[in-house]
Amino acid sequence: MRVVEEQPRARDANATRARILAAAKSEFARLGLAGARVDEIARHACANKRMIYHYFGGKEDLFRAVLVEAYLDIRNAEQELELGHLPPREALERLVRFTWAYYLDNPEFITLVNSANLHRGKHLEKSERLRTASRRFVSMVQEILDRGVADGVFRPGIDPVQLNITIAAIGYYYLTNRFTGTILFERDFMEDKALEDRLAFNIDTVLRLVLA
Amino acid sequence: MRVVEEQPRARDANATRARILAAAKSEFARLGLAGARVDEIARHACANKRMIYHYFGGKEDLFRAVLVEAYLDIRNAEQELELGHLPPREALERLVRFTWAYYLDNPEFITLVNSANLHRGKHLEKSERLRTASRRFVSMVQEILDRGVADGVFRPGIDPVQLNITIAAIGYYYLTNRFTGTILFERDFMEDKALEDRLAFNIDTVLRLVLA
DNA sequence: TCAGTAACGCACTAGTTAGTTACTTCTTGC
DNA sequence: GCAAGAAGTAACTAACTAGTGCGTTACTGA
Repeated sequence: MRVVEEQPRARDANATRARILAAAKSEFARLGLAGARVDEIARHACANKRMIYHYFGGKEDLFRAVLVEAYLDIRNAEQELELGHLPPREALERLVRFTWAYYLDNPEFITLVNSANLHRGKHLEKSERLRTASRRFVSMVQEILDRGVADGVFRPGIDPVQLNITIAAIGYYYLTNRFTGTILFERDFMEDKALEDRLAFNIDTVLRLVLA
Repeated sequence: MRVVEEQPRARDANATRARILAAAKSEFARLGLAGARVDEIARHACANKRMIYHYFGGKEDLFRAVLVEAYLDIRNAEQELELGHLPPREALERLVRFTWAYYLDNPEFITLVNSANLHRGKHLEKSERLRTASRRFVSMVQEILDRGVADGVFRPGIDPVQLNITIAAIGYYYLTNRFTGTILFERDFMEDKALEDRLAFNIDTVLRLVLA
């Protein structure tokens, strides 16, 4: 007769590593690098704290790993958009919608980026994978702009990096500062209607910026 | 014969309070609420740690005081712009330039706002002074928009709050994420030329958004 | 001038916190 | 089937950190 395994958890290095990374992402996003607690991360990961030091080295190295994963995730999602198949105007609108939806669906991403910048980017410096992914992304936007100019729907001379920054900015700022925004401007930034209005305003902003 | 006072510092409650507040602003901006150290704030303020608890209550109350002061500072500066005396288009351009310059000259403001939002705005909730100042600011922008529509230079129906958010966003995002931006996009975000280019791009963005 | 009060300072504490030591248990290549 | 290394655990530590108890010193008003 077989006895179902009970106490001694099945050993699985990859799964443990992944649980730690997920718990760390959540804790670092919620509390920042200094505010997050290694013991809490271990507890949420259902792992022993020792495993964090075993797999990642230390708190800062874990933070570094979380950041790299978060950036690779968004760049991969962007790549799956296949904007090359759409007419330039639709491609651009879709990019604005995607960026907005990604921030809404992955709120940890925004606070992690804020934390990375609070620490002056020192946890990102080495990663060549990220640079490659970013380069591919800028080329994608450049290609949309080129096609738009060729079709006569976009005006020429727009810097794809500046455009990217603006597309990110108008969504990011609204969401990251939603708490102070709600207090200062006395409206609920997260109401369905408010979110719809903001997305529409942002699409309008970007199209007016590029249309010929 | 008079002896020049030496060790026992001249007592000045206001000056000590102000030194603590200034040191706290700097430390909280640099390291966040969780990362800042009360002992370090006291040391930088050349004050005894006991005084922080005497004047402000505790670390979180000190953080609250820093935030309120930072917001009042920017709202006061905005008020001194006297945009009502300028033609609408010039007034709006001046507001974009001012916002950009303020973020550049007061980098602590941005990281403090980020910290306030990381903590879900709970350190701001009570302040009625801030709400009043914000209301006055929104009216100012509304008035510029109204004059622009009356003159036929701006299109009608623009929400002043959305416009405000966008004006802040396109400067704020560029500057707060300058470290990760510099790494990912492989250009120095803080070079003189880069800053000029960004400001020009932002003015263009806002004008294209509102012009009739 | 002097008592009362506000400003200031020292030294301490109770509780955390990142990181470690020393060990047991499981898995796998041979 | 077994040696060796990898996965996992518990208990510990040294350093730190927000907050305080309590005494001292300088103003100020009556």
